[in-house]
Amino acid sequence: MNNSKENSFFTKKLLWWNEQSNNRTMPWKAEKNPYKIWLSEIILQQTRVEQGLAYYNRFVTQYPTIEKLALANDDDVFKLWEGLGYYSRCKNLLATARIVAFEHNGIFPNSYESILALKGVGPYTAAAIASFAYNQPYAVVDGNVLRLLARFFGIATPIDSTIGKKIFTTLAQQLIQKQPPATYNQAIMDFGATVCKPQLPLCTTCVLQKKCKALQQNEVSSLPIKTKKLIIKNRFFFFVVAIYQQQVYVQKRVEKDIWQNLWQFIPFEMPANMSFDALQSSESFQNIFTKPYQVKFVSAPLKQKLTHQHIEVTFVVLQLQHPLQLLQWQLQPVKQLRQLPFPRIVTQFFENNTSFT
DNA sequence: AATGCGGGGCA
DNA sequence: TGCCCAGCATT
Repeated sequence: MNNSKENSFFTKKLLWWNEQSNNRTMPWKAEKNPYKIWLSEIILQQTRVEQGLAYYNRFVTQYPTIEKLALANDDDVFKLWEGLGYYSRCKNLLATARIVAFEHNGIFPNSYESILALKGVGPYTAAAIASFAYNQPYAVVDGNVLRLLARFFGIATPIDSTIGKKIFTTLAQQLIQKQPPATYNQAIMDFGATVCKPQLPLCTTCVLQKKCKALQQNEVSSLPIKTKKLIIKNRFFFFVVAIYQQQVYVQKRVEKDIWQNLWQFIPFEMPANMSFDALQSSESFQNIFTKPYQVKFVSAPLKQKLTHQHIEVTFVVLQLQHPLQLLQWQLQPVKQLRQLPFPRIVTQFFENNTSFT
């Protein structure tokens, strides 16, 4: 089951590498403020360190304490999160900040179970906070750890299966037992990210190579194993930027779909890539837009590739002569549009059309 | 157990 | 292009 000799080789070499060769620097490293650790961990969920770094710095600058974050305006926080993706993280970030600030007297919870109970915090994040902030021996099991353990111990169990999660979590927990929790957890993730990388891992100089099962069996490139198949959906939209007296119709997205809590222009989702003429002659369009209006601009389709969706958006700028008869929509001055958080593909449209900035 | 959720970087 | 990234919530 557990080979204690392999285990001690693994932990010893890993900590040795961490002392000798780990030169990864990050602002939250050695941080002991639970608020900042929690913030960094939420930002880094499914997000590369390089991508999250600037967001983390902006957040700690603008919201240096959890109380400041708790008192913030929702749209302002989403604006700071804009472009980072997985926006439910931001929603949960705000909810948790308010619970800690107003219901826990600003005291961040300090037991694994109570940390795990926070919104947006799962097993990985709870272990990270418990170990980094409070030096408690909970092993982090993220993508880096799964890959490293699967390769070194030669484990072909799918990492996205229930049994796989149990096996890897149990193994990781055994490994951390007699190690310094914060240092060890930081080391194993840094090692996975910089040495035992997904592509082109540095096996020839790896301190673990002597006992690495995957290397011995030529399975480095095939481990870890994932079973879930990704289904990509193609979606086609028109976003109508309807302008009335220097103001634009906007709305916060509330439906169960991508970009929840971000703002949008008047959307028309089409079953396929259709022309603007086809949209204009459709009933759903004519129900909202009755002449007179001027078509000021029809963009080329902007394309965005998400993990599960490929999206094409054509932006249409309309100048209205009369206000629309729309419920649940508000008019936002053109000059103040950029105060609201929008999906990346919309901010790209802004970048290409400076009249909106 | 399966699905949905962003955006970007890399080979 | 396909895969992956300091995962989690919902169904």
